[in-house]
Amino acid sequence: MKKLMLLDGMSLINRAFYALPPMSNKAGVPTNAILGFLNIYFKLLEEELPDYGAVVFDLPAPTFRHIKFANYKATRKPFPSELKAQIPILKDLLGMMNIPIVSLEGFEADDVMATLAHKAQNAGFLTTIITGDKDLLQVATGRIKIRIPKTRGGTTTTEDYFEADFVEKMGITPTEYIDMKALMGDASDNIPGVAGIGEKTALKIIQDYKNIEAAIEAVTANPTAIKPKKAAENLQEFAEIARLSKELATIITDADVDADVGGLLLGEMFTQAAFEELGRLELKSVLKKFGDKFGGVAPTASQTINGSILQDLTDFSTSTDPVAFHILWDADRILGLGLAKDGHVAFAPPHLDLASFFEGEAPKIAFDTKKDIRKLRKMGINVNNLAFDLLLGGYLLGNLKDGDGIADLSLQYLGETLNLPEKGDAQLSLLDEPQESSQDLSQTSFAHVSAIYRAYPIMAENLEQTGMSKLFHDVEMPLLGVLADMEHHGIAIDAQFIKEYGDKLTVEIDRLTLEIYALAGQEFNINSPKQLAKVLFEDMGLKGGKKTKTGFSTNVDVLQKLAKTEPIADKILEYRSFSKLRSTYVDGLLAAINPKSGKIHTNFNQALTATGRLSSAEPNLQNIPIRTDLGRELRRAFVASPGFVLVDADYSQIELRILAELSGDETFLDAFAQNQDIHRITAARAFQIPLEEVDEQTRSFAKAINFGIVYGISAFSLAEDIGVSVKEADGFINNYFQRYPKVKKYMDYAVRRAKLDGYAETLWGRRRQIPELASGNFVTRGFGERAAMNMPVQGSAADIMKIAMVKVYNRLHAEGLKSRLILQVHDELLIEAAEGEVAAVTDILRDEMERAVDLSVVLAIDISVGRNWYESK
DNA sequence: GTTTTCACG
DNA sequence: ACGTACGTGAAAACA
Repeated sequence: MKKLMLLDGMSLINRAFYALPPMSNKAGVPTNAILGFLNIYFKLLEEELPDYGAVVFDLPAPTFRHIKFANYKATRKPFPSELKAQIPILKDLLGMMNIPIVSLEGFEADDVMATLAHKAQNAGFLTTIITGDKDLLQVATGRIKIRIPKTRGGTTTTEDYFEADFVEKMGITPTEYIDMKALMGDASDNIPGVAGIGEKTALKIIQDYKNIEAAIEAVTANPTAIKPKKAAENLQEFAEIARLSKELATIITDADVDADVGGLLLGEMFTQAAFEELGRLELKSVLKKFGDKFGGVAPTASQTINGSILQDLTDFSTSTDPVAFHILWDADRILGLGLAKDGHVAFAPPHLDLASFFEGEAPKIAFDTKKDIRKLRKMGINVNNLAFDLLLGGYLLGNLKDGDGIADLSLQYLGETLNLPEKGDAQLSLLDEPQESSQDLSQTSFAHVSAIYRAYPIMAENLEQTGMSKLFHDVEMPLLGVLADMEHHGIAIDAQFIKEYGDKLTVEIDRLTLEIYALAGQEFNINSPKQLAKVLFEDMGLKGGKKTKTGFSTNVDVLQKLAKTEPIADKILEYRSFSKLRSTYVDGLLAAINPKSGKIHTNFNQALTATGRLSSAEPNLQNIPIRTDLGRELRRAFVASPGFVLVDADYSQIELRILAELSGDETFLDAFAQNQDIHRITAARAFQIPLEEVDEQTRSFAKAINFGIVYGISAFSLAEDIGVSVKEADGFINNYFQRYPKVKKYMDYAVRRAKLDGYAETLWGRRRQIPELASGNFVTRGFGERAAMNMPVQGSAADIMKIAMVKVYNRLHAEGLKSRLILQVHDELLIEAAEGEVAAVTDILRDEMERAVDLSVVLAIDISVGRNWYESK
């Protein structure tokens, strides 16, 4: 079947303009919207693979809607001049790329697209329309798909609707959607609608009556046919406006469009003219796509390198200048070692004394070294004087993250693609075919190590300029070794305990399964949210609440509300919690035990999170259950090795203490200095009652607000959390900020500052870029604002913990103790301490954690000791 | 590969 | 009116 793709030009260029930061070429011509549009276009092209296509633009001339209704779209703001300037340039460019442009005087792009889509449908085509405007949903059919781009947290996805998808989501047909809009109105198009009828009421009315005419008739005959009362009254009184609104909302599908669908054949995009225009616009990333055809515009491939094959490593091992290295691994075996220093690139075959290099004095620089360190350690080799890991540097600078490779490093810092001997990923093929010729091995090695060596000074300079050099050298680099040790050491596990625990769960799960089947009157897969929703909300006819993008939600909030009246909901909740414990923890942890050591060795990701925290994976040991009694039991399986105990140290209220530091609020600072109950104090202050009159509920409200503040609170969520009305919650928040003006001031400052800088930062200068702050979209910008408030708090806490870890580690070694750090859970450190060293370890933890950094606020930790993690918490 | 759910700080 | 708290990882279902 032939495919037609139609794009709403104005809608997409608008989105692109606000989504990307301002940019322009040397001549000062703004280009961000053009770039964004082209990126969207190329992506859609790949996804849709259309034969025919067009970009449809509105024209400035008034449309028939303006003529009929003077106020139509009167509320639209004019475009910023930077955007306006880009529209004709984009149109020219599209012409050069042989992409048809269609406009029709007197009609809007919606009408033109709908008309073309209908023409195409009649000719047997499949059509996809891409638009930011939900209005077009009314023309969805089985052969016309509407795609609406959504941006969430910086990434863009689309919601796709054929007619059936729309019916499923809304419960009305696309044409009925016109009537719904006629009732609810549309502020952005200035379609009036009927006062007192919003989205919910409009949907209900159309579901019941199919169209406004029938609804008006019904309400005229019987004024109580429609609720609420106000909606019924207004519908009668403003029936004429509803009819006019419907006319305005209806998209024309038979406009007098000249273009014939057959004339919209997509031609050759990569033309000389387009190439030259993109060059003038300096849109390098788009030019890359022209690379093969016009040459020399793709990122330059690094040159073939004439390195030497070493007979002897001494020159590198004893260098006082930095030496870059890159190990080629075949599983746990070294195939060769690439080295670079002072303009000299070399390859060391594995039979040389590689240990002498790693253990030598030379300052070493490399990329993503934690795995290397661990593997070398297994071979009995310790890495000495590791000076610079470029993955960690790139992470701090916001250019690289966990999972990126040297190819990404090369592209980001050198503007080169790695020149590897084989097409594709030579390293992967290496792993598959370790017998690869040594010629290819050395070339692969040269390319990698050369990129590392050349990127290093650039990155070092960037760290210097952004003020993160100290954080990098004093915290992240030393921490790398600490984490490698912790991963290597692992935590001992009582596998028998986990197995028995799992058996008990299985008994309960089997019992609950039968009970749920009985209550439901049928068997189904309880683990499937889709099947469960069908059973509950269709077959059993229960009332669904929250919805996800695919249907009714069955999450814990929904089920808990349901459980007040429905016994099955309680059973499902219980089933879910047991099932989670068995699959994720019992089965997951057993599978993660290393058969050689009998321990679990997690992987700490040091270059992943947006705030500077670590994360833990394969398995994740930072989310072991604790909040329920049953889940908490699992912690008995995490044990100390024979002759050792576990010592657990927790920072007390670290994030609130940081908030106190950042805001300078004296009440908070004093309360922490005296180690008082912070939530109780907050309750007394925020609710203006004497301290002794604070009851448990008031305290727990205050606690929820304290937590909420750190996240960039909203009244809605607080209300949800503590079970009061949104209005009450709003009052609580206002009260809180009035009583803590410095906190309020800090929050405002954090957002203002981040908007100016484009990033938020911690007390130690760690940054998080927050592009969402520049978004024109309310929701996206709101997300950015909350991130700007939260990142300095969460991130500074992470910084403190990292600093403390390095200090604790160094003390344990300096004092020659056998006790070892084994886990970190954000504000908690777990140490496996030799039985005779508990007192010494406790002292070290208190010393180094509480005095890790010098702040106005007092830091405090809680310590406990036990044979297993249950007892030590 | 994406979606939903739920475990943690 | 919008959609609703910050940061993670894993399992299972489903497309």
